[in-house]
Amino acid sequence: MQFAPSLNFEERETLFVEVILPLSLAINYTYRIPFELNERVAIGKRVVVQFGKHKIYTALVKNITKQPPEFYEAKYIIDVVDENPVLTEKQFQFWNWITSYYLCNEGDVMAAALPTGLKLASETIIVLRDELPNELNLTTKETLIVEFLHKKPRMAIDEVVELLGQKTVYPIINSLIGKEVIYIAEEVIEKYKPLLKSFITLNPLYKEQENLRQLFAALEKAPKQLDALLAYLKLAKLNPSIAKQQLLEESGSGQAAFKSLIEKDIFIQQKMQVSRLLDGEDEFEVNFALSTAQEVAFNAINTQFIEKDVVLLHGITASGKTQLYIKLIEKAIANGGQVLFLLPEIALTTQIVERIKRYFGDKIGVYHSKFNDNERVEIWNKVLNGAYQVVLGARSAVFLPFINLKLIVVDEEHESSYKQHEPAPRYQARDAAIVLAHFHQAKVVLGSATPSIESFYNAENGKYGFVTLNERFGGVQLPLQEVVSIAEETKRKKMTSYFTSVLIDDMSAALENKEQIILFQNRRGYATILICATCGYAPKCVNCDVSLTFHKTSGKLHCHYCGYHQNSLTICPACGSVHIEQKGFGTERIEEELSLIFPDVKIARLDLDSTRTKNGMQQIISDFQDKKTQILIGTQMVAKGLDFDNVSLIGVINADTLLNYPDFRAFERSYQLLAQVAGRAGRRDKQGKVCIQAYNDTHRIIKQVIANDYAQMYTDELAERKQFNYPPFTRLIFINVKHKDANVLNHAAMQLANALRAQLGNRILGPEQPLIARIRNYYIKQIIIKTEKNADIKKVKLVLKDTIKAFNAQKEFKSVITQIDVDPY
DNA sequence: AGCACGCCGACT
DNA sequence: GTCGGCGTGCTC
Repeated sequence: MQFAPSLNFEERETLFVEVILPLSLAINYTYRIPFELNERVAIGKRVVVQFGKHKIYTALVKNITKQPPEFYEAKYIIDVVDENPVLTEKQFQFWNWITSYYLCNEGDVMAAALPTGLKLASETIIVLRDELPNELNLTTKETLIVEFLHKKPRMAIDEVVELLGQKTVYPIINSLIGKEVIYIAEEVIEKYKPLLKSFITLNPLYKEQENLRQLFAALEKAPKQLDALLAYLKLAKLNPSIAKQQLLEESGSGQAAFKSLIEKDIFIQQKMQVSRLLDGEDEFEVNFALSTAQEVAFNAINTQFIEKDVVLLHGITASGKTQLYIKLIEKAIANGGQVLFLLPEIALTTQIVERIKRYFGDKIGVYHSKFNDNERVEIWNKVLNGAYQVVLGARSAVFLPFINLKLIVVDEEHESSYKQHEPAPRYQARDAAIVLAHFHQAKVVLGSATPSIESFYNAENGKYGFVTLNERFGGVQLPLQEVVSIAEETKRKKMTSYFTSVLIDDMSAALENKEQIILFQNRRGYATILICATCGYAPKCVNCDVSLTFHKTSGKLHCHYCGYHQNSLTICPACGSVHIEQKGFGTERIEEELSLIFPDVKIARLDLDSTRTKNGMQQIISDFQDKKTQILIGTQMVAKGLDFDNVSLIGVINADTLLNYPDFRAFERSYQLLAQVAGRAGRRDKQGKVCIQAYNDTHRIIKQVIANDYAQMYTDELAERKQFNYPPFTRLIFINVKHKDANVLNHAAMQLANALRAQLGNRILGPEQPLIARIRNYYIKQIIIKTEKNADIKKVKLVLKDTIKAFNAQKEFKSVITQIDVDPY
């Protein structure tokens, strides 16, 4: 790699650039630099190029050469976008690693790594911002664009080309984005809108005793308003701003009383952004001191950093890992270093983010794929120029342009959402973070209450350092855990629908105490399906090999894989029978059954279906938070990251569905999930309760969860992995082969597996039929490569790459799609 | 990813 | 007779 040489103008040297396009292409393309741009081109800058007949893209300069391409005439680059490189040399290194390790194209990495705002293309739409900065220092052309935008708020880049009558508009647009005048329009709906709540303050006029006295007198004939005022004065001792909801409850006055008080200018109402999950009473303090146990752990981590690059922090729930992270971050940024704090996507909406933000103030950026793009570009730039020292982010944050990275924290390192499945690059952000840290000579802390088997194994073998934190912070009690055998209760006829008598009693007791309940039901794959009682026919999706699920709310049958839906059936199309039954039990069904048992209780459901609508999730969560609903039924979502104050009981409807999942990590995952669910109950001063229902109530994993015995779970699990040759003793690569025609696919998959087997022998398994054999009209087969840990994995990957290339070159297999998933998770 | 080219079915 | 369906190949 070399940067643009300074040129002697006499020579008129012709230069070429190798560029990465943000597309999934197997090779990079070479363009010619027009002489006038020689000086401005540099590695890591973006250039504007035409690719194909019409499309214009911003591509990234990977290399500059003097060598003209041998077999074709290179097109000219149209323009150079950036003043300075947007990509650092370390990022190039990192991209290269991702490309070769996860066997994807460089364009895949570019598409995933750069926020949309840095990938302008000809049809990109620009939009004028609502609020413009006070000082506008615009060039003539920039002013022209802004004036035009005042008349027509949305404008395609092609239209800008037309307006200015010149092709080189990208630098101008880039400059306008930089000056915060325009932004790039996006289709993505902003999922994490800040939650606004009404707050009431008293008009400062009434700070005067005399005025207040007069006010009391004036309100004598309006007792409800007086109550409201009194409630305010009572609550306002600590903080003059009180949530309207809280006031309504405290005072017993209605909305009307508040309305007139606001109209009379006595109360002032304001909408304020609040933390979605816990308003106000978060007991986390900004000025805290570490407990002795935390202090010991903190010192141990720092000591181990002398010899190890990665330390696994095994900290049980409520042991105060966050405080420890904060101290570690503080230490890392003390000398201008940067810190990346990775969290699973879902956890980014929780308190931990609030706490860390509160502590570090404006040094911090939050980055995640569902965020709006302006912010993402902004964060990108602030990381690049060092303004942000700490970034909290989901997996894609590993792609940010850190200039002085000193520490990476991966919280909940066992979470499977760190692995990207679709599209390529199929990277594991936790593992990639370790590599990234290595390039920066930074340190990594992997934190979890239930570490992945892989990480624990690495710690055990001395590859990682290891620190435990097993003292509960602030004396939070472990919940009482109980398993109930569904089989036993069925035998004794004690079950009511899906609920054991034990769970029902627990629920009644909790409701009696005005406490809330969360019911956990694993994955909606077990949702209700229709089945003909006469012939066994079950309606299937026309595009995928799955049964359609019945949704009561829409009255329709839906496919969860492709979105297909059709009307429900009353007559069996196969045999004409009218005996159609509903089978299985999704969250929807549980909700229904539950409402029969507790008719007066408000029940809500939190799953993908109920949150698909705009603001659905927030509404459900805040209703539960505000105690408008007493029981929350949910899938994985409720287990992760949500903390509710008043929840005293957690019920697991059926633990077997987790354990029976056909995957070698099923037991590990079950343990992690159940342990996490347990951590949600009664975290405050009161001991909570967890009730786990299962057929398989003596399963070792359930026993280990109850006993809180991670070590035993690990030992058993490791023995199984060893016996059956699974990670961490081997490495896995999945190759998914897809085609529209089942026969072509079968033949193709067999041929490919044979070709691989010829070179890699019994490391090749399959082709096998995956759980779902057809999705979106494509049939799927899976070939698995399982290599021993000490095998030369680079060589294996090379063989794989070459074999697939040769395979796809064969005429009959041209239209066969292959996808490679390295280290599937 | 888009787009052009090219070869087979149901219609003004 | 033509319009348009999408399978295939190509983009420096």
